[in-house]
Amino acid sequence: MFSVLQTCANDNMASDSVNRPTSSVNRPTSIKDIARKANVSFSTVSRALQNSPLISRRTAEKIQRIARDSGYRASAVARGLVTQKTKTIGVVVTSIADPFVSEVVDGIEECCNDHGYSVFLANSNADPDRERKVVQSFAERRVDGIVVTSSRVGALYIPLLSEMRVPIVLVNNQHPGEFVHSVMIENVQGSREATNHLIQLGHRRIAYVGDRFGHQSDTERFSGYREALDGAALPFFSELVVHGDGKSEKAIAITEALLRLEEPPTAIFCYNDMTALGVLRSLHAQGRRIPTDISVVGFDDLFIASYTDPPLTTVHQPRKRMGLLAMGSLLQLMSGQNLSQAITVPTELVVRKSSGPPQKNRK
Amino acid sequence: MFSVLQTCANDNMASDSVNRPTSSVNRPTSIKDIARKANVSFSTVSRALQNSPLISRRTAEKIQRIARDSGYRASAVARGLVTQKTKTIGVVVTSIADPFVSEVVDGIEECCNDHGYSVFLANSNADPDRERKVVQSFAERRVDGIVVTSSRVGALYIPLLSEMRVPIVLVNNQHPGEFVHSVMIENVQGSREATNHLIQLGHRRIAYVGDRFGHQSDTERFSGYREALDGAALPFFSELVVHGDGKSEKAIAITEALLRLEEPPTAIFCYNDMTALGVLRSLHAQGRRIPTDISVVGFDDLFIASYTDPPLTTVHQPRKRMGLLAMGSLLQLMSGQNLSQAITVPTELVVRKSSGPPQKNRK
DNA sequence: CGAGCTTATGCAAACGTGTGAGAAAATCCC
DNA sequence: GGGATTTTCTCACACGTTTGCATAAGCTCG
Repeated sequence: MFSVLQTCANDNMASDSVNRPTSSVNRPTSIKDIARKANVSFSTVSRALQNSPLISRRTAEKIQRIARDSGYRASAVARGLVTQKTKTIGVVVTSIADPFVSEVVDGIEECCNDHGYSVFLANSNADPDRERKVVQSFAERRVDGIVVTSSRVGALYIPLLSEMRVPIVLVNNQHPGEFVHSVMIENVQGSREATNHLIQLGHRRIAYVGDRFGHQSDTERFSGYREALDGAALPFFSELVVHGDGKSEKAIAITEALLRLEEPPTAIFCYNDMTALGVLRSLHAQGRRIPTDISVVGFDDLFIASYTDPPLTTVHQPRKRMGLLAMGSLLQLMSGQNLSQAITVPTELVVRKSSGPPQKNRK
Repeated sequence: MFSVLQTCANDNMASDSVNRPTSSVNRPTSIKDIARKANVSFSTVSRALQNSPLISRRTAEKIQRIARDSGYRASAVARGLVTQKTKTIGVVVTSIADPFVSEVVDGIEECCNDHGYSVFLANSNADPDRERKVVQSFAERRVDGIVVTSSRVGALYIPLLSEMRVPIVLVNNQHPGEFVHSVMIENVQGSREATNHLIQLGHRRIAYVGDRFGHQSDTERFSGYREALDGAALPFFSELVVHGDGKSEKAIAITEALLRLEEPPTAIFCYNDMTALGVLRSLHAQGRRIPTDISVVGFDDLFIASYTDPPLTTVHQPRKRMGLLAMGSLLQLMSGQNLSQAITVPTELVVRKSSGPPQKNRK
C-alpha cells in the first residue's frame, strides 16, 4: 500500500534528521538508505535481504524490491568486518604466465566462483622479498585460506604463511610439510606408464633425459622409469640416463651424444615436453625419422605437444582439475573439517605420433 | 551464555587467566590489544603506526616495537570500510589459461604489487551469466578500479560495469565505448611492418590468411597489409586473401588451395601464429622448403613461435607491458586524473628463419 | 604568573553490516 | 477479555580502523 513513488520523491536528501555532511562523493546505497525508503529500521532490511525467517514475507518482498530497484550491492567489506570471514582466498603463484600455473589457477577460480569466494592473485617470482610482501598482504586482507602454486617454495616461506592461522593447500610443491595439505601429480605412475608404453611397442633400449639432478619431480619420474624397466625384467643401462635442465637447448646436445653411442637408444623418454622439443629438433637435424627410426615421449602435455612434428606422445597432467581439487580441499579445511595430508592426481598417457615400434633390423 | 563470551572478549588482557577453550576463535591482534599493552589509547596507536607527526617519537617507537613483537597486521577490511578505498582492483578475463591474457595479468599484478594494490581475479568465460556474477562480486567487494582483458566483451557488459562508479580500463577490446579507457595493440602498424619486411625481401605475391571476416583485429591487420602493398605500389590480388578462423586446422586446407593457384604466392602472411602453424605444417606436407620455396610470417609471437620448424618470423606483442600500461592508466584514473581515451602499443617485428628472399627463378 | 601557543594524547563519531535481546503488535487459548 | 504465545520489528552493540575535535601538559612571553 505504500506508494513507492511517494517515498522515491523525497529520497534524494531526506537525511535532515541526521546532520550528515553531504560529501561530494556519492556513496553506494546502503541498507540505511533502503530502510529509509521502506520505512523500517535498517536491521530489518539486513534480515530481509538474508531471507531471515524473522521477517514477514510481505515486508521482505517489499524491501527486496526496493533494494533491487535502487541498485543496492551489499558491502562485502562491512560484512567481512563483522562476520570475521571475508569469503576470500589468496593464491600465490611463482608466475601466472607459466601455462601450468595459469591452468591450475583457472580451476581454482572456477571453484571459488561457484562457492561465493573471490580470489586474490599474487605473484612471487620466487623472490623472498616479494614472498614476504605477498604474505603480509594476504594477512592484512584477512583471507580465509591460501593456495600456493609454485614449483618450489622457499624454505622460510611455509613457516611465514602458517604464521597466519589460515588453512593452506599446496599444489605440486617440493617441500611437503607436516602442517599443510597438498595436491600432487603422480609422477611415478605417469612415468611408469609412459615407459611401459615404449616397452610394449617393443623398445629395449630406452633413454631417459632428465631435469637437473636432485629435483623432486625428476627423481620421481626417474623412479617410474626404473620401475617399468624392472617390471618388464629389462636391463638398465646407465649410459642411457642423462640429466639436462628441463630446457630444449640442452636437450639438443644431449640427443647428439645419445646418437653417438655405440648402441644408441631406439626411444627417448623425456622429463618434460620442453626437453622433448629439443630432442625432436635434434633428431630432425640428424635426419632421423620419427617414430620410424626413433621414438620420443614427453611429459606435461603442454599445448605445444599436439603441434610438434610429429605430434608428441606425452603424459597429460590434469592441471585445471588439480586446481579444482586444491580449492575443494581448501573449502573443506575452511569449513573446519580435517582431511588426509595429500591428494595425488593420476596422469594420463596421450599417445600421438611420436612413438611407434622400433625398426626390425636392429641387432 | 553469549554475554559471557562478550565479557571475555572485552577484557582480552585478563583472558590469559580465564580458562578460554582453545577451540574458540582467537582473533588477530588489533590496535586495541596494542593500545592496552602500550598503555595508550587506540587512536594513538593508529596514528603511531601511520607515522603521524602528531605522535612523539618516543611513544611512536615504543608502539611500533610492540606491534612488531606481537605480529600485528592491520586489517585492510576495517581500513577499507572507513576510508572507502579498498586498495583493490578487479581483473576480468575471458580465460586466465590463455597465454595472451596471463601475460597481461602478469603485468597488471606486478604494477599493483608495486603500488600497494591487490588484485581480484575473475574469469568470465564470455558467459553472460558469469559476467553478471563477476560484476556483482566486484561491486560488493568495492574494488577501486577494474581492468577487463578479454578479446571480446559482450554488448551488455560494459554498461553493466560502468554502473558502478569506478574507473575501467580495457585491454585489446573490440568495442571501445566512450566512457572507458583502453590499451590497444597497433594492429595496422604491426601488419604493415610485417608485410613491408616481405616486400623488402623481394616478394611480390604475398598471401594474407585472415581470421573470420568482420573481426576488428582481422580487419585492422588486413588494412596494414593493404597499406604496405599500396605504399610499395604493388598490385593487390584478391585471390591471395583468404579468411580462416584463427586456428591451424583450417589454415592447412587454405594453404593447399593457395599452392594450387596458377600463380601461387611466394610468401604467406598469417593473421596469427596459430594460423601460421597450420600453414607451416601444410607446407611441410607438400614438401616445400621454408623459406627457400616460400616464406611464412605470423602475428602474436606466441611462445611456440621460436620452436617451430623453422622458427617463425612474427609480430611481437608486448603483452606484459600492455598489462603494466593498463594498470598505470588505472592508477591515474583512480587518483582522479583524466587521460586521453586510448593508449596504443607498438608491435615489434621479430625476424626468425621462416622468411627469406623468394627464389630467383620465378617468372 | 597567567594568556597564548605548541605538542601530545584521548574521546567519540563514523564506515556498513550482523545479531542477540527486548519491545510492540498480533494472535491464540481458556 | 486478559494473559500467554507467537510474530514482527527496533535497539544497541560489535567488528577494527581513521580522523576531527577536545583536552591536558609543557612551553614562551609579556
